[in-house]
Amino acid sequence: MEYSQQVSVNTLQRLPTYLNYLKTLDENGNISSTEIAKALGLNDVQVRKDLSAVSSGGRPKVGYNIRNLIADLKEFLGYNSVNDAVMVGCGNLGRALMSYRGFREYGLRIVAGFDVAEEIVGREVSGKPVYPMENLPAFCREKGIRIGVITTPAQAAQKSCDLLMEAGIKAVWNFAPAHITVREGVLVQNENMACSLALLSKHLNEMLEETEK
Amino acid sequence: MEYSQQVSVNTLQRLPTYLNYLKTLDENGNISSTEIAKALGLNDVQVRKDLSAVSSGGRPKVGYNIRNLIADLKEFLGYNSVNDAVMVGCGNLGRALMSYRGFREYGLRIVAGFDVAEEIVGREVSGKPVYPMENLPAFCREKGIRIGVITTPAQAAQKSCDLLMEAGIKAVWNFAPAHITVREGVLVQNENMACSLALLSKHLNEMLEETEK
DNA sequence: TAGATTGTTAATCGATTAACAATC
DNA sequence: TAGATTGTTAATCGATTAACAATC
Repeated sequence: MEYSQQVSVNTLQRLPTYLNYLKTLDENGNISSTEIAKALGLNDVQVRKDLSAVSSGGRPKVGYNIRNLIADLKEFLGYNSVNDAVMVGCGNLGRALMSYRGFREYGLRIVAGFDVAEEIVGREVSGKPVYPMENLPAFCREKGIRIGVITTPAQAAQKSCDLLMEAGIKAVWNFAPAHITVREGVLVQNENMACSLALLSKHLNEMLEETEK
Repeated sequence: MEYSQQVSVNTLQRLPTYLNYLKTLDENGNISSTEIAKALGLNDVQVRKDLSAVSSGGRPKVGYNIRNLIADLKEFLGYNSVNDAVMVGCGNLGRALMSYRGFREYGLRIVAGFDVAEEIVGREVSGKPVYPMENLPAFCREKGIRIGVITTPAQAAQKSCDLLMEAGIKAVWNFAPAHITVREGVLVQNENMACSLALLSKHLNEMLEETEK
């Protein structure tokens, strides 16, 4: 029986970055934590610590085998298995995400969309059906769906989330600019673009202030 | 002369969340840090500390005036001024973001797109022109654009970023699943969906493991 | 072997939270 | 006034980084 080492959220979020970088390299070779750190602007100890949670380890003087490390990361991140998901809200953003083929590589497959708008219900987006909201609980239960993606307007986000939880969903990826509350055991990952923009905007303002001095 | 209090990245990223929440309330009233904390699942001291960096302050026994607090947050986050931006990459995601009207509320206006694909160059996306990549530097310099949004494939991200920096851009919002390197003084904000997915996927796996026990 | 590199233990740093005085 | 609530100082917690022993 194996008990997975506890991995912090910060570490977990860096792992895909390592994987991205490694995939740009020749698989037939080795790389040291120092090289990885330098390429990604991180500390080399941090890289080693992060990788130690995932990998069978590197070799002193040699580094990590790139092919093995890629395999370990993919395995750890669950990219080898596929999680089916539903999209709630099929506006511009929802449709764009439904059409994005890259998610498959990360083990995510959006299998259907749900929306309240009559214009879009019954249509297909990149070959995926769009159903009316009422069908959501039955659909998810039947297919055993565990991930819901929300791209509705803010005021509909909590209601959508409630419906998803009713449908037995265990993880919610929330693109709506709203806080949503879930019951214990359900994970919410917010992709709040306003929060990212706050950083950009502040940076620009600070630069402007410096110029004015 | 005012010198802005130093605000941590974590605090800065929470501010839009407060604003979102406050906007769902009646402006004519007051709210305590405890109530805000409870609604957003945060610690009340943290809320007070965050808000102290932004606001003229609350009143003991009364709390914060909602209207004032909203105004302070908007001012601090720069939502009252508009930053023009260009989109590099006008695929599904790029076009969806160009069409998203919500950014205006956050002080961001995407004024044009750039792409290498002949099919899309010359067309319009939600009334915004799409130009060939070659035009990017001249366009940005002429209009004084300081923000670039990247939604190209991973392998084109660094090249796009270099072009943006050449064009004098000061902040990059990177949606491509790739690390990009910038020179000092330029800010990169990564919106790496793979990193978010890592958290969702891990949560599902852990739940599954627990069930199997 | 000598030296590069890993992996781990200890120190540092920063963010969160607890305690509490100030205030309306 | 009494008590609710703010704002701040001190304590705690966790993440990052430095130091260093182990190893190939």
